[in-house]
Amino acid sequence: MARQNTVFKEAYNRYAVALRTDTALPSEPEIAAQLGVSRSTARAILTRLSEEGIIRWNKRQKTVLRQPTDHDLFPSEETDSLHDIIERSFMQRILADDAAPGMQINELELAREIGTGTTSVREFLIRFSRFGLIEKRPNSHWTLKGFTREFALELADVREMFELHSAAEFGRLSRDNQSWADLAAIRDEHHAMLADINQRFKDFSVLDERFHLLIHRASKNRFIADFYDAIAIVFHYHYQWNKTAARQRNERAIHEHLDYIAALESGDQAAIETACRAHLHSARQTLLQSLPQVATESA
Amino acid sequence: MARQNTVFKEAYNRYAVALRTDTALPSEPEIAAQLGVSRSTARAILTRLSEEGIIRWNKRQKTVLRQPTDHDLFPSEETDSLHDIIERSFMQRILADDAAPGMQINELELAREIGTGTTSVREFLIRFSRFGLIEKRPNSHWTLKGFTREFALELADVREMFELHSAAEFGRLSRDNQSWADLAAIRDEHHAMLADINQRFKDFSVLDERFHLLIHRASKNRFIADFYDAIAIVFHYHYQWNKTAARQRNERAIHEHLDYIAALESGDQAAIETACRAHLHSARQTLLQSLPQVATESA
DNA sequence: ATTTTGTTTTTTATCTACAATAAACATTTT
DNA sequence: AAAATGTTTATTGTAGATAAAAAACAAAAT
Repeated sequence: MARQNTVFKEAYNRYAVALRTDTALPSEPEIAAQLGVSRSTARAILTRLSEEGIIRWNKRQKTVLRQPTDHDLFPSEETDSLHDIIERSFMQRILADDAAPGMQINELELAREIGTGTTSVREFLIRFSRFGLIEKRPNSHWTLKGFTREFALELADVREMFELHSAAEFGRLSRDNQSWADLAAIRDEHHAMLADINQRFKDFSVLDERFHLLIHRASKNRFIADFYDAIAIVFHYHYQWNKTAARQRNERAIHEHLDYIAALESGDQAAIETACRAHLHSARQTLLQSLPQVATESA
Repeated sequence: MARQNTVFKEAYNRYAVALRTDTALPSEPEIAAQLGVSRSTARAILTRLSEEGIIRWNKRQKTVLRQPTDHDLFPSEETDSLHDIIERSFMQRILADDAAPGMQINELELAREIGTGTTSVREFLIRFSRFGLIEKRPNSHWTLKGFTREFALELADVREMFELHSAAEFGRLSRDNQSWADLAAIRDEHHAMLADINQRFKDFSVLDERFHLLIHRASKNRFIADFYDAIAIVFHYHYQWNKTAARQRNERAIHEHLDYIAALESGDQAAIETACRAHLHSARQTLLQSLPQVATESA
């Protein structure tokens, strides 16, 4: 087959679960915009909903006849985009214990294991290569550079340069900028999480990502934004595998964030730099501690 | 056809021009290593050289019978890798006057125009996207963001962060590091170029690239190195299209480089930072001045 | 006149196939 | 035994084909 209709299936599920019996549905372009798909796909969704007897559809009349059940939805395996499947599968492999730095990556083997074509795997690897974890020798194989100490240090260095820059820019935003309201909201979420830290410490990584993303957006720099995307993905998978001392680590980070936020709100550039450096320093330590321990070779 | 044998043809040309009559050639693995290709390709080259009567080849005996002529070589159109062809063709298009920011990029159209398959064009665009000049909307087209003022400013900001970092690292290299000798050699080349600036100002961009690359290597950071690769490619094409005041601009840059090099050699971090900032500031101005002038819309 | 629906065309995402190239294995030569 | 050559196998790079999705065009309804 040439292409899976995962866009359709995923959007169908998303739209179906939000339906309420006896309500009327909006126009096709509006549905398409709501779902973030083309009208063609929106129409395909309406067609299927109609065929399944979930809605009655006649030109502009679109009425919900019944609430869809779980049975009506597509199973989750069918709604994941190929890119996501490959990403998950690949990250699992390279974070597994037997994935040693220097290892070769075989496109065909990867494709077979994931059950996909080689083209998609190739495209994924090309995209993924900007994260600095793999490298290609032309006309030959990819090499896994791995989640090593060097990688962590290089990442941390760039991260610090970028975040110091972004934080300074943030401090210069005019006070009526929307970002200040967003920052205040995130500050409150930090307090809420801290109040219930024992239950909620696992949600911190999402909040952490949102906080840093907000800071980085102030720089309005595409290279900084792209780099933070890369960091976020790498961290996302990395911390799924390394959950040691998560509660303690996260609690400490929340306190640092709050200091950092207070400094930003003060508008004092020196205070911002100090708080930013303090947090980045400890983030660097966290990253280094979470590295896979190098097996000491015994001959 | 599935794949052009450009690796073979390019390596064949490279090897053929270096042949001298009556000399004996080394072993196959050695030839392969010299050319940076596999032994299979090296053997294909020997086979063809033998068929053309350029060498006599019998197992370990490989003697050059005659000097190859231009006639023996493959024409340059056949030795360019597909990636290079696509890159050149694409850069020409996006730097042309009619390429307005916001324009859509059509994979199939590009492929047809270049005379290649869509797969290669797609892969090129994915790789190229990290330079920040194009952007993709999933399931839809690529958009040209273009060589705009915003692009130049964002690029210059990151460049400054990275180069200040790298220059500081360079200053900390131990005195017996090879980089100091390389720096001295580059310094001398600057002096030589300056002595004959009217004839040689066009060669500056190559020297400029080598100089900054040397600085950046001191940081030993893959993200900085990758970013500089991107800058180098973008500048390479950009300045081919914008040659205004090249002599004057380059002469000024050479003087700045010499100050910068002197500061590095002094080992004084404050002096390094000052000289680095001064050069980067003027490089930023050069970049901004070289931007395509925005056409004032007339309604 | 603008929005909505109906229909057709264009473009992207992905698979498969195959030549070029690299890499591995086997044999011979020094 | 080590290195070179001879031979076979594995892997990459690229073209071409096709379904999904987007976009464009046309007709109808408010």
